[in-house]
Amino acid sequence: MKKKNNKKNSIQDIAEALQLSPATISRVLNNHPHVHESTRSKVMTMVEQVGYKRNIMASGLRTNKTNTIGLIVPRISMFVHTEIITAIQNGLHTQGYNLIICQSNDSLEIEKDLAHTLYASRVDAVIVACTLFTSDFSHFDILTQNDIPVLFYDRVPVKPYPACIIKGDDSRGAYLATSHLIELGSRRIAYISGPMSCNIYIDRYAGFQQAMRQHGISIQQELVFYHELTVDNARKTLHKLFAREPYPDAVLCANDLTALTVLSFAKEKGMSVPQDLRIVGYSNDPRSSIVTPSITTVEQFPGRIGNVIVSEVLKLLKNGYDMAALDTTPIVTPVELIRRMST
Amino acid sequence: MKKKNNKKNSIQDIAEALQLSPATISRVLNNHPHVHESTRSKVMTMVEQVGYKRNIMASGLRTNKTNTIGLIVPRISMFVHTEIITAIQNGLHTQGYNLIICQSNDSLEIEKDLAHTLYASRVDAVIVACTLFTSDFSHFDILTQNDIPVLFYDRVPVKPYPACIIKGDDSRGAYLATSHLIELGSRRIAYISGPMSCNIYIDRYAGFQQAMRQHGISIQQELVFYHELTVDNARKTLHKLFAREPYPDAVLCANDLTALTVLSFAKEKGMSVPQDLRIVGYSNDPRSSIVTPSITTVEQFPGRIGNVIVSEVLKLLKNGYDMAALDTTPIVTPVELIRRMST
DNA sequence: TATATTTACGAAAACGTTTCAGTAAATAAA
DNA sequence: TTTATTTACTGAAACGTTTTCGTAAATATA
Repeated sequence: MKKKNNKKNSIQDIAEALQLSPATISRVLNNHPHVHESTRSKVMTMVEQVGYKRNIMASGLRTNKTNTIGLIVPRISMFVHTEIITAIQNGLHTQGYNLIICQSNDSLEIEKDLAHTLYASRVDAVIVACTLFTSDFSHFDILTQNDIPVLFYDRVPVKPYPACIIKGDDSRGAYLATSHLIELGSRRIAYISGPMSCNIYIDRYAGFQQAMRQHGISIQQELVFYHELTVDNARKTLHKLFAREPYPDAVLCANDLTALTVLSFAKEKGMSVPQDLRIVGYSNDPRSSIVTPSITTVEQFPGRIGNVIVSEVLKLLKNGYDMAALDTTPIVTPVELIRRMST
Repeated sequence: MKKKNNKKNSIQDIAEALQLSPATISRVLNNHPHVHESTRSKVMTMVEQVGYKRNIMASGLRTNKTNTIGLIVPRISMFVHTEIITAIQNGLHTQGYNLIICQSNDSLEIEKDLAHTLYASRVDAVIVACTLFTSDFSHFDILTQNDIPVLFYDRVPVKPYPACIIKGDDSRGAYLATSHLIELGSRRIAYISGPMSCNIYIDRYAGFQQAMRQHGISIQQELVFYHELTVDNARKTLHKLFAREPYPDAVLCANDLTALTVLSFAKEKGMSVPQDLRIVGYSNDPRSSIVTPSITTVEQFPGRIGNVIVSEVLKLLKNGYDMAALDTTPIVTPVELIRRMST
């Protein structure tokens, strides 16, 4: 009835079986020099035979390396993040790293908790896309202060923080989208932004602003809205926006979910898109291409972002992390406007 | 230039600072009885003060528990899996468990590799949705044989395997969908299935079959297709299907991506849905509800599946895993037909 | 008072790996 | 030949916890 099975599978067992010391087995397994070819092959065959797998807890305890990387993300279900995570996970796997994925659900409390948990797990590095509301980053100090490199992407610290930073070119994305609308003839452009506590919405607003200014159009603050980009919030905003004329002739949305909501609202109200109302989203969520009319949006190339993250993480891990020498100037990844039927 | 910072934060450091033994500190941290209230509080304040976090590698080495659970999934980007994973991750987090998420990309080779990696990480349990092509499950033996419980969901072993099994009621889902089509008057029903190496497609076909038989309609094999459910494959199949009349009057698809592809194909060909062609999908992917016409599909309640998985995993971990006493009869979760405009 | 029981703690071993320091044997250099 | 160098290995300590066993003190029981 007892479940313990009798084959143990430690380095020591192999050492005993071969009349060698554990040290030698370890050297073979780690490809150290100064071990004779004949012993090496003897060890390797025995390792194969008993199906030995290194105990990561033991080796991690000794070396302070876990070959595991932590990831904190608001929600894995958000399209861009799903894609980025996939790229990260595949990239790291080929390099022998595991990924512990955690969701903050956009809660600052959970994010703090996760930072501590990942420290307790002694991961080798932590990759973070922070919550919408993270403005104080001191809960990551426990990582940086203990030489665990931190890498922010997408949603990143606005103030200087000793970490690697990778972000999309959000201001350019919004600039392209806005210019596109203006060139098509839109003048009363509404803008639905996320909360300005988050860099991506700060930057997108800046891009919007820049394009408007460049074309000599003044921004009317009653056409600009700031809130979490949920369906409910978007609908409330739309009711305000279309409470009385003059209606806007275009809505620029800081994400695609909002753009989709605007589209279905417009259909309900009998407005035709793009004739009565042009709509632009952000992120190129797959849904934006299959609705009728399809929605113009900004591609962020999440797969490429993931690859950049992987290479930066590996660089940090290879070089030995030196906080003092860390380059904290953001790496900016490109965006592209995708024109579709909604404009 | 050296980066090592001088504050160490081990149990031993706290013990020294308080003139106690490490054993006592450990007992406090683990809420063991027989430690005096005054010492307990002294220890706790010191723990707070220095920001002590348990080193999981050390405690894991000693106890053989990592508080980490492994997850192997074909792709985290598949809607149902995204939702299930989210539920699992949130549920386990509240119980103090971490989740290592791995993607097999539907490759059997990678899946084998991941099973071994997770064993090396000595996770406490492994949750698996296997690849479309996993028919031999022996690569999971290393886990079960070393008392690491394995739990399959959605895509599960067809043959008996010593693991907990949680699956959707796929045959009923397909039965409901097919019956629905028949009741609406469809008689020439095409069925696009995934590869029959995977239980979900076996079961869905069985449900399709049952409904057809029950209504006295014989299945015409030239209307049934088996292949991986990609857009490209679906389009090839559609070209065959509509190469010559008589056309089918309905297409039942084993997933929503295929249903979406059928819809856009129908639009291209000038067929109107549902008048000329009825379409049903499977999984209630969010895209199925926003296209025009919206697509009838089968809801699997991924959130609920995730919760079931969490409670089963916790049960296995709490009770102490006893392979002999393991109940391997599948837990079947309910489905529901969602009627929409495509039928 | 003497004895048994409970409480609060410490000493030390153990988990499985890596690595430093050491050594014997083999080879090269003097 | 002797001495230096290289090669191939071993012994033992260390990583930070947990846990068993032991013990002294405090309390209860006879």
